[in-house]
Amino acid sequence: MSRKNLPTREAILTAAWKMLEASPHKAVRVGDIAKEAGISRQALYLHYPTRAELLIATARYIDEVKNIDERLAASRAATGINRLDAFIEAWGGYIPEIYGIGRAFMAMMDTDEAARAAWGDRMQAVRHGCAAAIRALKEAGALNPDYSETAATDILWTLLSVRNWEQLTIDCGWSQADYVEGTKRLARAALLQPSGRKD
Amino acid sequence: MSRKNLPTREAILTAAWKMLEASPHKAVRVGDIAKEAGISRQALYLHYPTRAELLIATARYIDEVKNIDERLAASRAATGINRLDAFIEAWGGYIPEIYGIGRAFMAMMDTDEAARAAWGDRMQAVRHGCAAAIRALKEAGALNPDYSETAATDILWTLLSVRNWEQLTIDCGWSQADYVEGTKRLARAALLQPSGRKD
DNA sequence: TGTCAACTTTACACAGTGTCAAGAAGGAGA
DNA sequence: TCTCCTTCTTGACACTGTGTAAAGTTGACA
Repeated sequence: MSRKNLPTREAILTAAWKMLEASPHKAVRVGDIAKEAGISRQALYLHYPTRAELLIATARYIDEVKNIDERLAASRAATGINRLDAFIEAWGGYIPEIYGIGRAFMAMMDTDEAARAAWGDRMQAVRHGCAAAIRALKEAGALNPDYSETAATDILWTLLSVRNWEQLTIDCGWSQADYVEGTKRLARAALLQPSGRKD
Repeated sequence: MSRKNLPTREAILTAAWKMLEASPHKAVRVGDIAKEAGISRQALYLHYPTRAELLIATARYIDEVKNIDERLAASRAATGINRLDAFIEAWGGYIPEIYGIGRAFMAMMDTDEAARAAWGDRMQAVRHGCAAAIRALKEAGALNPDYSETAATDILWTLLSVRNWEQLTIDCGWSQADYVEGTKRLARAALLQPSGRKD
């Protein structure tokens, strides 16, 4: 089923991507995306039978184009304390690139089971990255002994949520650089051993 | 316009409150609330002409019943470092009580201007509480000198977001006590002068 | 020439919000 | 008692957006 009609599918996905990025305060409709892609709404439904499946395919497409796997994998090369910074830079730098579609997913989560599951999966993948970074800290003896690995992972994962990025950059007006620096500082203050902190 | 028909209005608001609290993963419809209140959907529209106005009235009603103003005001009595803990306890303890309606507002923000404005106002009020707590820290000489008052307020406000409460308690399974303790610890680690920390 | 896949146009079902109009029920005052 | 007024009810309908269905067009390919 997969390798058919790549040009149209790609037109749909880039249109979806563009619309989602460009619409801060209004929901993007399936018809809008079809129009942007230059096809009829029904042609779009031929390729993606529900809005949720369209969003899921779009998210995968963005991941592929933006090379998320490689970027996160690269952050795994760092060791010990540096690993924390590297992961925050990698994921924190990716958030603005998926914020458009992330908004669409988060808005849809309340009513659509498929969307909830898909977004949940993505967030679990981020959590695994957090867990790996925490494990690296622990192995370097740098983890704050107040926290279990799980609790530390929970905290890092929460600090790195898309919603926190949204609040700090959009609501508070922080620049992306402010956000990354601020989050790194926050994570270090919370998670490193008091003796091992360098703030 | 205001003092008419209190019994019906109160029935509507308590019905809305109950429905919003009881529905974790499905949107509450105006008709559901009317049925729960024992009146027709149209009678409800007679009192609250839009869904947003109904939610706003419900939020105000909950505030009144739960005495939010007094509870937050009480936290203002604490001074210096204790003020931070007191505010986190007060607001952090209030979040679960408004989570149901908060979810409804947050879901509606993307499409409804009135809902966005109303929820934004509430969050700004919380931000003022954060700012006051930060100012108290600063005046006690306890604020981490790395942060301006504004930056520190941004951070505390973000730590105390409803979304963070949601992620830690619902997604990560923290108890309410875990949440309050964890957030206090996090806020102290981030915001207090390194020399003044007691973690 | 015939067939097939992709696409178009048009129409409709469904859910939820909000509007409109006609009327029932009951209390207040003449 | 009659009338007025408010509150509520019933039923119908407009509008938006998602998703389904069906019939027709177009171009490639054999």
